[in-house]
Parts: sequence; C-alpha cells; structure tokens
Amino acid sequence: MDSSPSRKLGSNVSELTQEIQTSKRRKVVEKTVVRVRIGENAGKLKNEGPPSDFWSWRKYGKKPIKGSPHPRGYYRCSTSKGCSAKKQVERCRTDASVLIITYTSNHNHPGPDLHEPNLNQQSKDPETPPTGHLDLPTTPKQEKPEEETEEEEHDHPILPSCADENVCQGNSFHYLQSPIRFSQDIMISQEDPFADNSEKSHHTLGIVLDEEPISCSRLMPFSAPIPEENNDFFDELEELPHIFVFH
DNA sequence: CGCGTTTGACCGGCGC
DNA sequence: GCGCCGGTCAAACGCG
Repeated sequence: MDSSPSRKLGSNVSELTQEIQTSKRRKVVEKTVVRVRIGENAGKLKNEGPPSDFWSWRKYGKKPIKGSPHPRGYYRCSTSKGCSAKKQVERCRTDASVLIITYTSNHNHPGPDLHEPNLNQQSKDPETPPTGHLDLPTTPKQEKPEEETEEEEHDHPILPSCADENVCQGNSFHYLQSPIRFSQDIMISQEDPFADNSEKSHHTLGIVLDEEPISCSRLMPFSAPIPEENNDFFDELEELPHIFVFH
C-alpha cells in the first residue's frame, strides 16, 4: 500500500518513552512503548501509520480499541522471515498528534546496515533523516533459536542511548528495539499521555526498577527528567535541537 | 508476481 | 460460566 505518507512521520519524532511491562496477568510480555509526536503530519495522515524505523513492518491486524477513538494497528517485522518483532501503533486518545507505538519482542536479525549510504536514506523512508546513527553494530549475533528469543528477550530492551554501550554486551538485537530514528524533537516523559493512566506509567517504571535492576540504569535517563549529561548522548545522535521534558 | 494492507473471524485471557 | 476485549489469523484485494 501507499505507505509514503506515514513514513514521513519519522521526520517529526518528538517523544519517546520506554517501559517494560512484565505483566503478571497476561503472558509476561516485554513492551517498549514509544510515544511519537507526529505534529502537523497528523492531520495529513490517513491513519496512524508507523513511524519509520530501520525495518519494514507488515500490518497484520487492526482493531478498534475500547475507549479510544482511534483503532490500533498491529505490525510485524517483515524484514526477516523468522523475526518475531511486533509493534502496535495507535494514536493517543487525548492527542491525535501523538502516536503510541508499543514494541514487543525483539528482532532476531541484524538490522539494515546503516553504514550503507543507501540505507541511511532508508529506502522506504526517504524523507526521514537518519538519526545519525544508532550505530547499530551488527553484533555477531548469538544465533538464538527463534523460540528462545521470544522468551529470552524479556530482558532488557535497549534505548537508543544505550545502544552504543549495551549492544556490546552481547544482548543480541535488543538494541534493535530502539525503533525511532530521532530526527528532531524528543520528548521524554514520565507522564502517560493517557491522563487517567499517569499512575500506571509510574507504576510500570516501578516494576522495572524492582525487577530489572540492570535495565534500570539504562532506563533511568529516559524515565527521569533528563539533565544535561544526557544531552551528550543526544548530541551523538546529532541534529537534535532540543529535548523536551515534561511532567 | 511479490509484497503489503484491509477486514472479518477466531481464539484466549480476564473480569464479573 | 459467560461475555467482553485484545490480539492474531488468513483470505481477498490493491499497488508497484
């Protein structure tokens, strides 16, 4: 389908958050939630097409979500056949200009080689300026069986900021979770866009801190008001004019 | 022809 | 036990 409009989203990424959801109710699922402000593009888009990232996604489902005026789209990574990476894309019910992208599972394959000039342009997303580089080091992957990744991956999703450091720690492709190529504004928020869920947001982080001490340090920069030191990271990502932190 | 989207049906978990 | 809801499947369809 014509995905070009949605692909443009990448140029307006503005907010990013992450959380790990170790649900005790349903299956334990690791989730990486990314909030993306699509700004003016919002009105131009036909739907909440996924912001561009390093992979190609195939939509396999769409569901109207109760309580939300906007349907949720279900995407699966089509970059690699056996890849179990998925993501859900929905609009913030209170702010249609904000996309809530929930990533689940990890890619079990290396991403496109960003060092390739062509790929930097991202074939499907020519308008999205490359994030500089998340420097996705094609870590010599640890050839995990696919099923295993489904389960093992529940460790630490990695934020872009962590990519450089953590990728080296042999965490397979967790860095691949970092979905968005920040290009302009990144808003880091502890607040859930869903007003009535603000508490949940904090609660989730609490879980992270409790159960994922390792992730904690990695998440902290993103889960807490970011001071200048983190600008260093963003500087590395280049072309990040400013960071919004709101509470 | 291959790839991706759409859409209705189906299934399983959860709350009442 | 039942119904609701979220998530997935798969066939049909569209586009390049």
